[in-house]
Amino acid sequence: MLNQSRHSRQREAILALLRSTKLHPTADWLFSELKKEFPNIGLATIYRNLKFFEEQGLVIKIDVGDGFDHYDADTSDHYHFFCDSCRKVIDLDMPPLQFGEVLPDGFSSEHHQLVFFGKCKNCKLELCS
Amino acid sequence: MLNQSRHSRQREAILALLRSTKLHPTADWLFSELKKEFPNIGLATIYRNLKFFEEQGLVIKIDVGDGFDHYDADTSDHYHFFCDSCRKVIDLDMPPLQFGEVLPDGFSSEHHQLVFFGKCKNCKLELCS
DNA sequence: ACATAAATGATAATGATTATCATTTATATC
DNA sequence: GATATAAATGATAATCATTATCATTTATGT
Repeated sequence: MLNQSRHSRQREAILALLRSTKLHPTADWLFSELKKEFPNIGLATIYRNLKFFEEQGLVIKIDVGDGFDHYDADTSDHYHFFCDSCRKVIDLDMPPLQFGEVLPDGFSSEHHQLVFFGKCKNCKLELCS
Repeated sequence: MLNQSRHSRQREAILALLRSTKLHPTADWLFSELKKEFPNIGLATIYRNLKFFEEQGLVIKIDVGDGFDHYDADTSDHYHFFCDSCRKVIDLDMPPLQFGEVLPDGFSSEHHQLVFFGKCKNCKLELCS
């Protein structure tokens, strides 16, 4: 049969790792972590699978403008805070906004991205790691 | 005197061009346009001045995740629509949102970026250029 | 077990942005 | 106006996250 995706231990591990963290990892972070379990894993495998997961709707890509693509296995509607100080991407616990009625005439959008910038809780208290 | 910025015709032209358009140009678009007036202008001059303007608060950088930095001389609070079809960045005429009361405890933000994704008016009508 | 094509790992290529550096130019001072 | 100084430029190389290529390995249906 054609056009079928196959199982691989690497693919499973990448998704499992993404699902286990709220750190919104970059490809490089995943690569470093997964080398512990798969010493021979290639960085291309990380990128390939991230693209695969995104196409499957299993993860979302978050762009906060720091030069890295961040990935999140939480695909529910939610917003992010990017700390200008420690450069972490942090989930915000706030209800998703409804923009249907407020968008100008002729525009409709299935998806929006809202990112807040500032100093996170910890950095304000000088507790940043 | 030290640490002084000087006038240059190129710098003036870049800012004037940014102020004359609502296209949210990329560095490369500005470069192409400005070569008409300055055939010898270098791409580095564009990037250098964009950074300069951003630091001076004269322009804002818009990141819509298309792989290019877009620039906007309209520094007032406003939101953007990114067309997945024609890949244009379009100003949205809608009032800025107030998030002070809705952000979770401990977070405060001076700045947020809200981008809507979808098909723009023209692309919905198959009028896209 | 075998055949087939998907997935991997290694590595090269891509491309937007940044850094470097010699030259040009703006501007303050004489 | 001439001059000194450092900012700005233009040309080009470097950077670096991401993507493409390709030979090899591996999953899975038969």
